[in-house]
Amino acid sequence: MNIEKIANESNVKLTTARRAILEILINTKHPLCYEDIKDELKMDKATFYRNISIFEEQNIITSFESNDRKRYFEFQKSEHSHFICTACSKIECIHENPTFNLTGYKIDNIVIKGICPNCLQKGN
Amino acid sequence: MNIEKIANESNVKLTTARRAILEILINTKHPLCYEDIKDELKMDKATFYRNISIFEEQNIITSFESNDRKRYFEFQKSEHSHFICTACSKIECIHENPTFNLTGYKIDNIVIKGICPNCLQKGN
DNA sequence: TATTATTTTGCAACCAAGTTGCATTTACTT
DNA sequence: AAGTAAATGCAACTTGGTTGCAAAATAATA
Repeated sequence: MNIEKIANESNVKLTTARRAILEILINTKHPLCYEDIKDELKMDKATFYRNISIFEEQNIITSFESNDRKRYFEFQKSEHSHFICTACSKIECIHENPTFNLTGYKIDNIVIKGICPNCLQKGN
Repeated sequence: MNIEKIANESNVKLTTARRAILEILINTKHPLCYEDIKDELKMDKATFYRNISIFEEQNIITSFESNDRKRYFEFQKSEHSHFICTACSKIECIHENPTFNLTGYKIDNIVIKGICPNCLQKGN
């Protein structure tokens, strides 16, 4: 994944802060929230969130709200869904296409909540 | 829908506050957040949220986070999904089952985010 | 290159949905 | 009626995220 190319294809000027955010999101296989990466980031959280907004407008990343009241961000690699376990709060990427028949709708993001196999076994 | 029966089938004592919350949720066809109904409710928000937690534990209601950073609550009538339009923030109930093949998972809730036909037409 | 205009950033103050501690009220039990 | 347990209201708090503003960085123009 070429960060320069990504920035070029949208209209985003590539600053140090933006490169740092993208670098992390591109190289991570699962969604991350600000708290997950704040230690790696030297920027202020205002800068982080402002740039995140820009990335989202440009469809460079996607986001969704988890049940821990945090927003999770992910580089838009390939369309896939997310499973959030309400027992252990873990987020999994689901690379399986659901057969929704929603004609006329543009689907960006699917979040499934429930209990993961691991927690089901523990009786949660 | 009989509120007494619902309360009896779970282990929830039916107080005035709880009856008021359930009354509204049962008679509404779409998800509501606290703000939507706080004027109708005479109780404090702490009471509301504490009872909502109990209802959720007892699987009487379900909830999900929208993109406006609020939690929406809904009486658990029949399993269905929700579509949140990220342009107009409207929430629609989708009474169509997606065929996710997640063996071993317990699916409680599906939230689809995207753009609704109405907003697509307006070019958002 | 110097100067000016435009963006981006950091800091601190702020916002608001939801939570918690605690005293008071209400409801159950005997 | 008295004592115990549960539910409620109030106010203070928590916290993820936002906003205003001045300083710093970058771009543009002379």
